[in-house]
Amino acid sequence: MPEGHTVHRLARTFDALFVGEGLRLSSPQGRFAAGAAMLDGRALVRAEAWGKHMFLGFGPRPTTGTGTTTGTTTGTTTSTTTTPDADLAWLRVHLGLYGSWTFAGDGSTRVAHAIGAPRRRVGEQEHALPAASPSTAASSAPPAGETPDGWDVPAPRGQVRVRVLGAHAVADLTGPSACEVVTDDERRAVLARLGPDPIRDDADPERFVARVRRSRTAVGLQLMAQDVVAGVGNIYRAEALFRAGLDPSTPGTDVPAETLRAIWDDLVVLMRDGVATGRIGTTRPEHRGLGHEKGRMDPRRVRQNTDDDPGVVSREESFYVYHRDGLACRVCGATVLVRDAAGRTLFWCPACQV
DNA sequence: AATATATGCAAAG
DNA sequence: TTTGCCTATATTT
Repeated sequence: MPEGHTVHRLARTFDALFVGEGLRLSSPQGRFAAGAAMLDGRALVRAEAWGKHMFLGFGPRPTTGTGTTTGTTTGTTTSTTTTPDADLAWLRVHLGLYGSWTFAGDGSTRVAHAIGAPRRRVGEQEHALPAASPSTAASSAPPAGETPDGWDVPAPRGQVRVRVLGAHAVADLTGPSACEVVTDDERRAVLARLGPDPIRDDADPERFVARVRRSRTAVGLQLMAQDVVAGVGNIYRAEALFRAGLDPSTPGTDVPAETLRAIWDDLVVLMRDGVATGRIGTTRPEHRGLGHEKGRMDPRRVRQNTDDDPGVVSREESFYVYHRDGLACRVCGATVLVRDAAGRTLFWCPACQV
């Protein structure tokens, strides 16, 4: 699931669970031991997402000897942080294809149990952390060797690169393609290489429009390029092009600016909906329904959106073309095609997308 | 036990 | 354009 909406969800979750609190960082797996030691004991000041990168900004290491709290635990957005970005130590995390965060806690804040790669067993629910009785736990993570009050901290499962432990919750990271401590300059250098992110309010759509039209590279490849538009992955790429009725192989120079603006506006809606719901869904109600035509999807490909909550569109009904090769197009009935495009699988309808 | 698969990306050829 | 890497899970041998 690590397209942009996933990462924004993660940043929001870290904000809700950990901002303003001194945290314990460790690397149960060992591969991030040095980085974890650098950040251990510091307070999380800010969590930010841009495209598929998440940055956690940590304040200075507390100088006092005992476990006094560095920040507030008011929990909501009001804390006007006085620490400038430039003074923060940043943890940069990129989930890549396999990365995932798993959460547990005392239930004082409801968050998804896991956010990241499609790790759940087929049919398993992504249940939220169970609500528990109000905890009287301390307002910051405990010193080494102690455990938080009021809830049990689970042992790390699998190859946990980094564990973030607060007073009320714990987060374990497995399988990231990037997990490193960077300076503010290094963080800004990463951001400078990213295109506008449709989920962010500060994004400039015209940067996207101009950039695509500057190159003859196929629009289907450009939509996956993070320096063109940040946060779009294989699903949003395929679905946005379908909804725009645009052939993925169209050279960028040939796509009208109006079409690109429409794609941008569509991505804004689709991806922000993904942030809100935790799932990608792009079909309009009149186009849903299981394969009325050429059979159902291969169940082995149903790896996400498997929750059967009432009112939730099933995984099988969520997409127009993604993973639907060989099936009939939901709109026109033509057979959905698939091919490899620069190492990624591209799905499209040859009749609807011209 | 071995293999196939995945919503990603960077480095090498 | 191809290879390598990060990891857990489902399926096949």
